[in-house]
Amino acid sequence: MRREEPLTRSSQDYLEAILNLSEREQNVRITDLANHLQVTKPSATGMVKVMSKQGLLQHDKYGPIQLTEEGAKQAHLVRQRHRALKDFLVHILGVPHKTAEKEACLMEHSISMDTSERLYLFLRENLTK
Amino acid sequence: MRREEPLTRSSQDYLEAILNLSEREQNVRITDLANHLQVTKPSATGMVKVMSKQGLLQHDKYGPIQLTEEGAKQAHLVRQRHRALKDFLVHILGVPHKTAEKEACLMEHSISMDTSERLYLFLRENLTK
DNA sequence: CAATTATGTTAGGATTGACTAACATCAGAA
DNA sequence: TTCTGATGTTAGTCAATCCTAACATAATTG
Repeated sequence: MRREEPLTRSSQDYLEAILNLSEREQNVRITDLANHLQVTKPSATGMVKVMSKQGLLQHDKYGPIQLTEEGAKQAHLVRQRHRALKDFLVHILGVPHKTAEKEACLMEHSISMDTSERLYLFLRENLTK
Repeated sequence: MRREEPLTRSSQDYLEAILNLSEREQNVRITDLANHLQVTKPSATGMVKVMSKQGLLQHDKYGPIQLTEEGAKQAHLVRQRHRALKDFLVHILGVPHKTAEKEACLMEHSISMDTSERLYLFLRENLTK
């Protein structure tokens, strides 16, 4: 059972948000998600429905949201890219945290796994930490 | 007469394409633009119409496309970002040209002028060239 | 100049992802 | 348990951007 549809910008954002939220609270709800992503609840409901159909998460009416195995896997990849980009912006370029956060959020959808890994290695070598 | 509407992803792509094309041929036509951006001619016509209304370019029915002063200014900024990103990907990370081109194209919409300038400086210092 | 080919436009839809308004359900307090 | 406020869903829109099919104009060439 392979995933066909590529992740959209939006679904990546949703995945990452759900992953982050699920590490802080044991139940991720539509409202949390909507707040986190700055969208309205109906928007979150709609997207969750789509992602559920794509097998990225599990959600029953009025219930909590849970990533599937596939969803979690993808979410981790997305987050890894996000972090690498943010680290680059903050620690290499000196971009302020807030801006870096915002821009990493946008950029993360544009880079391939390969590039993400290269960035990762680059950071390893250049972050005196 | 200031511009209100922020540039969208698409309009940035169009601006950059028009700028590049206009440096190679003295007349930029709808078809060139459509080919360059891999969209159909009706799509190009439509977007050109919108951008014309926004004062980014000038275009009469069946005529050539020309950037306005404002459009050209924006186009240069977009292209500068694009180039900085591509250079980074190719020369710092070692991403293959083709991939770098594609990804720079996507990323360029996500970074601010400020970040773009930082990247520029970083490249100056780190490209032994 | 007439016919053909290249170029451009219009009309009509599809899709993505957001929104508001209104309704439904749930959970905690009186 | 009933009421109420928090949470979730449905229905209906909207805007951006793309598309295809069909038509219109321009340019080239026999």
